[in-house]
Parts: sequence; C-alpha cells; structure tokens
Amino acid sequence: MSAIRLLILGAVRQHGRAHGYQVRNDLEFWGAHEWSNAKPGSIYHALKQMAKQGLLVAHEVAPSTAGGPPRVEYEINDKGTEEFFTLLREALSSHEQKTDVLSAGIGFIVDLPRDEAVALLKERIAGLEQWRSGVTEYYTPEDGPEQLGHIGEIMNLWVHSADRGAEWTRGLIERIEGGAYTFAGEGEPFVGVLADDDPNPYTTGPHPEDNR
Amino acid sequence: MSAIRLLILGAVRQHGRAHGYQVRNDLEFWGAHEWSNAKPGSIYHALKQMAKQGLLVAHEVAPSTAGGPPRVEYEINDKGTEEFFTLLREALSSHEQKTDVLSAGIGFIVDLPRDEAVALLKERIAGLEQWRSGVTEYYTPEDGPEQLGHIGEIMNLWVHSADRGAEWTRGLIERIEGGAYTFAGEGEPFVGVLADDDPNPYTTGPHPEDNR
DNA sequence: CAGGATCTAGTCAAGTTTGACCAATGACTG
DNA sequence: CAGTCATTGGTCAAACTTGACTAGATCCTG
Repeated sequence: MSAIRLLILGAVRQHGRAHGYQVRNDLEFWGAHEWSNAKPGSIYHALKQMAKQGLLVAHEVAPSTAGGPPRVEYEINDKGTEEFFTLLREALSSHEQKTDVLSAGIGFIVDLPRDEAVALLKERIAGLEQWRSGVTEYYTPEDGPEQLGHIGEIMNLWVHSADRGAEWTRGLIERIEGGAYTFAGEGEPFVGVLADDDPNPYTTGPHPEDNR
Repeated sequence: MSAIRLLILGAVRQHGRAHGYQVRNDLEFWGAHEWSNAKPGSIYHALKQMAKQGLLVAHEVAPSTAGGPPRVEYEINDKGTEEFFTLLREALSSHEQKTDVLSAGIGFIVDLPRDEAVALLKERIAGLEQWRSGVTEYYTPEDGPEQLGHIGEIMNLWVHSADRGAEWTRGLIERIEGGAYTFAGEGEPFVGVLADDDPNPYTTGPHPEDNR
C-alpha cells in the first residue's frame, strides 16, 4: 500500500471535487511533500489511474482563464469513498506500513469516529508486539546472539523502531482518549484544506531544508 | 537513493562474481526480503541496469546443468566498487533515508574502517538534530500549537522518529567504539554470504509472518 | 512598461517496483 | 516408478515514481 492514494482520495474528498493542482497544494499544505512521495507526476498519475478504476469521476472543465491548459476535475464517488476508508483503516491498524502511510492515516484520523480510531491504533500496537516476539524468537540463533555479528544490529534497529513506534502510538491513544481533537460526528470538523480560491501560502516560502 | 543497489553491489562484491539467484539468496539470508523491496524482478532489473551503466560486468555463462536457462554472472569492477562505497557512506551518514537504506548500510558497515564508520554515524546524528530544530521551528505556528489540530501529530510522529533514531545511533556508536565487531583492516572479516555451493538454508523454512 | 520571476496546470520519457508467471531439474512419496 | 512438489534461475507486463520540462497568465521591479 502506498500513501499517495490515501492522500489523494482524502484531499479530493474534503473538496468533494478538485483538480490536480488543488490536490497538489493541499498535500503541500499538509507537508506531505516532505514525508511522502507526493510529486506532480505521481499525483496526476494516481488521479488518472483511480478515475480509470472508477474510484473517481473525471470531468473535463473549460479553462477558467481563457487559453490555459485544459483542466480535469475529479469527483469522488461511493466506491472511492469506500476505498478511502479501507485504506485509512489499514494505514492506522497495520504495523506493516512505512511511516509515510501511517502519517497519511494520522492526517485523516479524525474522519473516523473516536472509538474506532482508538480501536485501530490498539490493533496496530498488538500487531507490533506480535511481530516483535516472532522476529526476536526466529532470528535469535541458538548458539548465542554473537553468531549474527554486526548483522544483528539490523534486527536490533527494526526491533527498536517497532518498540518506539508502539510507544508513540500509546501516547497518541492517550491523547485521543483524553478528549483531544474533534472526530467524526462530534461537530464542526477541523478544516484541513485550503479554500478553493485561497492563494497558496506555502509556495516559495522559506523552507527548512527538504527532508524525508 | 534506494536500498537495492547498495544491497546488490554489496552482495556481488562479497562474491567477486555472482549471478542473480545467488544475490537473491544472500539477500534472503540477510533477511532483506523482510525490510526492503528485494524481489526477483527488482534484483534482476537492478543487475541489468548497473551492468548497462558500467558498474558491473556481465558474463554469459553456459548453464552448469545442461538444459537449464542461460545464466548471467556479474562481476564488480572499480567503478562499481567506488559506487558501492559512495552509496554506503551516504546510507550511513545521511538522515534523509528510509530505514531500509540505513539497514543496508548497517549490513555493510564493517566494510569501512572503524573510525570512518563512527564518523559517518556521528554525521547522521548531527543531521538529525539539525533537521529536528529546523522542522520544529518552521512548523510551530505563532498562535499556539493547537492551530495545527491533529495535523500536528504527524510532525510529532516524525520528530519522535528522528529522536529515537538518533538515540539508537548513539547506542550503536558506543558499541562500535567499545570494540564490537570486526571492521575493515582488522583481520578476518565476518562471513556474510552463503558459500557458493551451499544449499539455501532459508527456503521454505518456518517464517515469522512477513512484515516490513 | 520591458523583462524577469512566479503561479497555475500539467505532460512525458526513463527508470523502478510489483506480482504473476515459466521451464528444467532434482527430490520425495505412495 | 508415476506424480507431485520444491529448487534453481529467471522473464514479463503493468503499474508506479522520478525529475525534467512546457506554456500561458500574472505579478513585480527598475
């Protein structure tokens, strides 16, 4: 699973209908270009692909300013919405995800009911713990850990990452259970996109060095 | 930078000369199929590509067992070796890497002199710290952190990951400075590949559930 | 008000990754 | 000893990603 589809479906969903450049701007607004592979090519490709697969409906739109390139607006439909929630739930609950997927999931976590969000995160922790015990057991040589040499450091790194990931997830659960943020069905949702006619505040701003 | 080239160059380098299937087995032996995208297609593609680019020399080999498919052996040359060390140094020193790249770097860290390994890891920590201060400063809204809503959790996650990554790296540095493992120029190197005629001990063994 | 920079909106070729598939050989099993 | 299954060694199409490029409109600046 890649993060880009979740991000794009989420972006289109918040607008109801959007063209590629709007999606691009939203992702940049969320900082997604720093922690995911959200580049123009990927975004436009994913939009086309998902339209082809019936998750989005493409509308050709007459260029607003005469002479500009032909634009395509994408509208999310029921199938797309369903896919969005499937991806979202998987992003949050599965430990077999890279950080970019989890990040995207966090970005849309408030689109779920609070209870479900917590349940999914707990599932994630359970998965991490199970993976940890499986992996440590399987890769611990019988004749002492030194048989692995420095290769053992790789496993050490992954186990460490899993432990810290679980730790962080527990913290998040606590904050959510403590009442933080506004979830689905709890009133005015958090506004996470730029208004359709806003100028993009992040173009060519002073950036921290780009990282991932 | 993707981990696969580093992994493959490293594998070929330890054999001097190897064909695709041997590389595949080494990577599996190292557990790389669990934490990187080392799948047959990627491996064979990367081998061909690097041969095309002059990092490896391809030798067509008569099938050992008559009738088998034609095999290609790849031999690493000076350019490939240089590339290997370039990638290795970057994998270890740059914080802008996914965990699979770092893992691959750790896997070959003993191919460097001990001093250099430590220096590269320290560079990594410095980068992480600088990134952290840049990012927290840039994404901290003036009107209080609550302006970000749950989106702030994404940054929180990344900062947390960076902190834990630095912590782990410090631990590794300590172990290395404490004399662990055998580095380049320190005598008999750690044997990290399967002997050319060994049976593959990892085919169809009981695996922990596959993860990444 | 000319000229450059930026914004809007997107395309494209080349490279990479995925997952399924293929065929010969050897090993096991009833 | 036929059938099945695993191993060896790899190919391929389709999907995805990357990075560079395009082109008109608009803003800014001297």
